[in-house]
Amino acid sequence: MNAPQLEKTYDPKAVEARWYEVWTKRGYFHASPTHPGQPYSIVIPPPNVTGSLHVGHALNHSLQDILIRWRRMQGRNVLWLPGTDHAGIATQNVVERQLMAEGATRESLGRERFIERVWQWKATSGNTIINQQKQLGESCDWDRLRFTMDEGLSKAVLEVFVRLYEDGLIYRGERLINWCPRCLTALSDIEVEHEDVKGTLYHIRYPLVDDPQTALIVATTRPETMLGDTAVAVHPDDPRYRHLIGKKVRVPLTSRVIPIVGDSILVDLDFGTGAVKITPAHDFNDFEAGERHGLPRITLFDQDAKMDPAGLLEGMVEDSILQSLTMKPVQKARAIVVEALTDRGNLEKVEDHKMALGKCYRCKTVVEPYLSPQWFVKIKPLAEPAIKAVEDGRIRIIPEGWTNNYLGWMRDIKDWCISRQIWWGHQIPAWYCRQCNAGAIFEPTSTEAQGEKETGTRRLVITKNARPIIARNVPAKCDTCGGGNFLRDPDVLDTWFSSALWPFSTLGWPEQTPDLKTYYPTSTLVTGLDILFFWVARMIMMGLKFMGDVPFRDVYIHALVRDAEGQKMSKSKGNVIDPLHVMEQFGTDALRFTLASMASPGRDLKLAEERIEGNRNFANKIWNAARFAHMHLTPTEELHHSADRSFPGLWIRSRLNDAIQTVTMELEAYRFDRATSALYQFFWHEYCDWYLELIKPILQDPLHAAGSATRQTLQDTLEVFLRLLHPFMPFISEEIWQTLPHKGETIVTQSYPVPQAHWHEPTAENTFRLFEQTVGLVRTARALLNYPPGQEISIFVAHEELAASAVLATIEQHLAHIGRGRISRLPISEWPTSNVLRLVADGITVGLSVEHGVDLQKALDRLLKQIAETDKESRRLDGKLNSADFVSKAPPEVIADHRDRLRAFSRDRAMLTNSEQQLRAMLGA
RNA sequence: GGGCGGAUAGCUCAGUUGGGAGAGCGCUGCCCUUACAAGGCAGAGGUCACAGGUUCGAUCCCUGUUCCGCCUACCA
Repeated sequence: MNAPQLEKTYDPKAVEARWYEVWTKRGYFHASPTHPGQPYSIVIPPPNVTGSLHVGHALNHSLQDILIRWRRMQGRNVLWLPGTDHAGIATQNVVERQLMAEGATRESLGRERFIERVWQWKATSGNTIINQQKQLGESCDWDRLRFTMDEGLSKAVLEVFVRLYEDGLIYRGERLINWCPRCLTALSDIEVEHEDVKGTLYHIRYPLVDDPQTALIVATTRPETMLGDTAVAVHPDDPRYRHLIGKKVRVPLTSRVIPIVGDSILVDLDFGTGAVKITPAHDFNDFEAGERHGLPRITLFDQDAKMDPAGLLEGMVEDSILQSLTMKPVQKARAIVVEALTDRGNLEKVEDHKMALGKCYRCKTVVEPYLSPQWFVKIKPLAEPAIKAVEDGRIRIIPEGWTNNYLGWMRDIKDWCISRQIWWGHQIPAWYCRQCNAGAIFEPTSTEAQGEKETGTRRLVITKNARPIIARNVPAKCDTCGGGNFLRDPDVLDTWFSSALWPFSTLGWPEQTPDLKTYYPTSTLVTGLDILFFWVARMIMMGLKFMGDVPFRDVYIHALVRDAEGQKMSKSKGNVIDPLHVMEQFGTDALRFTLASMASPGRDLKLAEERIEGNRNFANKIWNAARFAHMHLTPTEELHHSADRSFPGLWIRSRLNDAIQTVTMELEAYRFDRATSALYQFFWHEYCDWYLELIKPILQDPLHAAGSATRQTLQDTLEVFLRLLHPFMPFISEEIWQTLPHKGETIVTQSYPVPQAHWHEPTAENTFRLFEQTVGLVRTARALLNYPPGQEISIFVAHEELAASAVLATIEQHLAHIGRGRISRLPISEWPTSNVLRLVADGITVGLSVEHGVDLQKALDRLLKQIAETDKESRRLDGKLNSADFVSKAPPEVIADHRDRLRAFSRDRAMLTNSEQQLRAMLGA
């Protein structure tokens, strides 16, 4: 091997693409079920196929890659399965926007061609995020890349749907659902984001039919929905109103009369006026109240959330009002209704009111409760086992604090609306016999459907009474009438429905593939809190239902990445940190290391570029340490002449052993932050700051007896460290490792370092502590006396204790080298009494000879400060030791420790005083 | 409304069987010492949010308060 000539600074760009190509070409990331190791598998939370890598992905993926690379090096049978999801609504939006630019619509294209168009889009743009993941160095098995709309996964979706239906866990029904009037689809409860807004509470008079002079006053935030009221509720125990139950009121602006009902669930005695209007078609609570009282439902809005004339007619709205309201959106309608009420004197009062407004999580449009037939998953029977699995520890949520969050949500879970009125996704395998459902299906004629103008009302309607046939394929004939003319349900499934199957559908289910047998259940799921309910909970339910086992053992939940000010990153705020830009600027390893270092549990990450820059510097430090090593490693030399028993060698191996132990332990505990800090601390502040400095004289002396052994240790420890580092900084570790003597073709598949009991050297560690303290005193004294670092000086060193003195003797040459001076180990009694500055710590005294003209005031100040601190601490300890309570109740070892420290302080104090007196004398002279 | 988390150095954060308060970055001073100025050395800087309680002893355990964040909820 030739000694490589490394550049002075590390250039990540040159390194990263090169190695990534090698890794993938040689198939290091490819998993095989026949691998002898214990399986360790992770399925990636599939990013949207529309997406590009943001810093949240970067965090999520970095952590997974760390786990995966670590386990791979440990010899486990590792699979990291990548993929994307089809993101129904988001993807459809993207393609529809494209069409709009071309002056087309999905309707004008027709369903089939539209879907072709989406696939086309996916083929050209869908791999953006995949390529970016590769840039991040992710060691996924790309041969197993999956997409939720793939044939295999689609088959799994179909299978699950059919089985759930057969088990009575999927049903179709007309319910009030969350409707996005922009996406024109139903949303599940959790796809609605709530935002606090300042609203208005309108108090409206509803005159009694019997006694028009008297009115019931109801409060509402949505006055426009009053036209669809079908009752007014009061509390049955309310003395103000209970006598009115059973009577009727007139709905203002209409010719309708509605009953007053008593309802203790809906009505809160203390809120508003104590009377509530019931609009079953436009409010979730009212819907339920309507069910309780058998009330009719009047739907006022169409799918665009505009006032529907048919609904207004049904509500018997006065003609003039009806005219002005027709096809008006909610906000306009509200203004018109409020104005009309004011004119009639029906508006009693208006007040400010803060309330939560639901918005579509995809497009932020205000969602409307909308009455329509939809498909639902009956969730309780699925949730129960999913609750148990977490309760009994078969699934562990980390950090543990989120467990209650999960359990609370699961115990209170509501049926899941899974149908979406879009085209891109898994179409529901439900067919309707046209013959048998003649009265329940209204189809637009083909000319209307293809027509340029969108009429809005001429859409396909399949009423709640239609009878579906659920099957894996188109039914051959109708069981009832024998006919063969079917209409397929146009709705597609919620994207999360397919995502919920991800841990087993990606492994080949429903086939019993070797992959499935080997890698299910997966080991760990790494994800953000935001999809705990969307995804994690549903995977657990589906995994238990269809695999009979949990989908993963550990769920590691990481926090959100925010900007340096703690603001959520968003494109509109312009505060996004683009991981690709960062990788370009500072290197991928620096970004990965930074993200891992900030992944403290339960706390959001505030990411500033300076942190990444700092870790870029760390990478550069490693690079330069390697350059240093290469200057001294002579590859042709026969090493292993003798074991390295030198102090630096023993010490650094002991520290490396400790680092291996810590990093491994912290990874096992998912403490990425502490693992990185152990790596950083070890390499920079032990390996570079001390070890490399300590061995320089040995290396620079070609005839040094310890030369060969030292070079061996230098090389070995660096090599071990690189393996320890590799999961965190894959690129630089590979690049440097390749330049060192090594066996094997890549660091990727080398074994992860394991602590070696015989590396542990408490004696060397104790010696080092003494050494470090002594050097610290020398350097402090040097700084106080303004001696330049290079100036050779006379250094006196002594220790109060004999044993420690003896140790100092063994490291004299190291003290001389690092302290840059001539060492004298004369007893203190024989030191010159003047022209020596003495500093003291823990029994050590260091003396530096003072040249004429040096300002000693700084030294005196420091000494006085140290004396004051010593006295303060001594008084504190003394106080405790003099307390009878402390001495009688504190544990003996604590008392002994306090006594020892007090003794040490008073010992140092005597030496400090001595030093102070000499210094004063010198100052006076 | 309910639940959860946070408040420690100028900034970002570590700190679990309660007993001497830490790191990184930033700052100050001195140094281009042949691995590294993307560096080295030295140093300044903290009533551990506030008020009580438990304890011989509390940053740590308990209660309350204030402030910030998140999740969740049908107060019309």
